[in-house]
Amino acid sequence: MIRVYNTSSRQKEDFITIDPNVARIYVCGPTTYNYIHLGNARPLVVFDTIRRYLIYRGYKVIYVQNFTDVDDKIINRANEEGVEAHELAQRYIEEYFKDADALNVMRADKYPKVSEHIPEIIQVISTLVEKGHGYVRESDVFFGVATFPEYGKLSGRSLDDMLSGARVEVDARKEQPVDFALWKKAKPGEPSWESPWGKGRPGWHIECSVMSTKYLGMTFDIHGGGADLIFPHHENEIAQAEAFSDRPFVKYWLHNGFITVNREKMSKSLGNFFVVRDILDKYPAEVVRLYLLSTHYRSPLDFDNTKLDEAGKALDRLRNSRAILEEAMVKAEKVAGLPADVELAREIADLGAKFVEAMDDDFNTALAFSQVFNLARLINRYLAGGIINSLGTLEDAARLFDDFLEVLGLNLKTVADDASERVDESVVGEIILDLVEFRKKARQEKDYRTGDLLRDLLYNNGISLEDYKEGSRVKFESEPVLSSLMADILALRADLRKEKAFTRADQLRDILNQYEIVIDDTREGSSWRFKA
RNA sequence: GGGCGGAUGGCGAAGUGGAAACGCUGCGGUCUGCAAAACCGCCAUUCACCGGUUCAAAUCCGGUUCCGCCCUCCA
Repeated sequence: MIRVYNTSSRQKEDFITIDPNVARIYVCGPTTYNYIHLGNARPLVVFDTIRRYLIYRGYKVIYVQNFTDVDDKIINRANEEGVEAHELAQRYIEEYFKDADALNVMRADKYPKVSEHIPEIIQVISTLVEKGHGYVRESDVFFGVATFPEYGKLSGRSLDDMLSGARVEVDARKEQPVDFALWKKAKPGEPSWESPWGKGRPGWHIECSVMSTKYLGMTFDIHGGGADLIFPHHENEIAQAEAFSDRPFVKYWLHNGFITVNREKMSKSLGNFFVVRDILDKYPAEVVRLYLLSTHYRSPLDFDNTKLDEAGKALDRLRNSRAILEEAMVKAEKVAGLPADVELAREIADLGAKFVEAMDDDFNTALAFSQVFNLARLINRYLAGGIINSLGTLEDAARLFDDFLEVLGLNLKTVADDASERVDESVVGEIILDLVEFRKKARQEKDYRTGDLLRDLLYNNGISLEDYKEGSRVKFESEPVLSSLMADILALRADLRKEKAFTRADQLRDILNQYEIVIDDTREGSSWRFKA
């Protein structure tokens, strides 16, 4: 049984969907006037992981995330830049997808935008006015909070609390200070739409009430977002939706905690935010994802580079273990019933159950990760100990490993995959020139054997050399490719090391090290990778 | 002022009544021409403080100290 912490009841509840085996989820998306920052990325990754887990547990998940593309901040920013508001919003929606895709966030089933749902919004506001929940003042429409007795049930505060502690400057036209806008009269130069109350645009909260229920039904299972949306945004969504439909709006309210910097909330207003795009320049996306999931989603998560460094090392551990397992599967034999295998099979089943138990308990990704690391250690220990490995057992381990990674949305890209992304041709070119220099020195030291081997190597990679007394002329016949160049260099080093020409082998290693390329020599052979 | 949450090893972080997960760091070891990497092992008698309940408390109750968040656009 999955248990979820419901903000509404402030406790964990059994997760029972309205329709068996179908989970309908709505998550508040960003206002698209800028690149998303890390604080925006947390709910993306958190709710994506929840979605993945529900799929893993056999649910059909219908996932909707909105874009707020009509908003003061968008309008202001567009005016500053001298572009149309909708153009600006569209541009940052496209930028949003670049970041979200990098973080391996599954695409939602629907991305509704405010600008495309104006008729539906007007319809709902009209009904609210007819039912007495909304009132019109000079082309503005407000929601009368006093008409909805349950107002405050999500955020756990009473109307009296709010009235006494109100810090809002009161709009004299409001009946109550806490009343909020459903429809805002257009100011000159703003995007606006015709309505029964004159030209204007929707208030912030109404879009989510309207769009979520349009795609998911009047009552749906999960509504998610950052904890800062609990009040007033989600409180107001409930008031609007339930006053409109007279039915419960949402069954489970889930809210993620904040990212903090030096223990202060990361936010646009404080200016202490880090843009995802910049972080992804420095760290692989899967490292960022692991970092975001290393803490329970409701806890605060402090940002600092050392945490990302740690996450990177932790991820290496998983990557290595998975790679070792893959190699072992190639060499494994189809035997069964070995004592070590029986033991391993038992422990694999145990870890699988513990992973599910962790995720069942309000999506405890931190605890789930501990099981992934335990699996990695289990595999490493097993492979270190056994001479004969049973293919079937290894396949079971690999399947479980991959299931874990799929749920957590982690891609363990191989070094070769990574290489194509990180390297540009100029680096390869510089390496080639260094190799030519290296060859020159070897020849000056009368080491013609190494020199000849290098000429062959370079020729294989599309570079021909013409030796003259004063030096060598380098001709690039075709574009060298790092992966094949590296394979050849490793082969050359193997040759040199076999001949005990360690000095030359080490010199090659040093050259590559300058390009952040690390050579690892092991008993089985050598491999290369980029410095973390 | 009102509402909510937190305090766990050198660092990060799970754990809501019964032997303190996991990651990083550190230390020891295996491997190795060397280096690096990788792998294995070890590292909290103790959970902010005080008192209480209980056979049993990091976990429940009361109090104290400190910290964060919401009440205004914010994920």
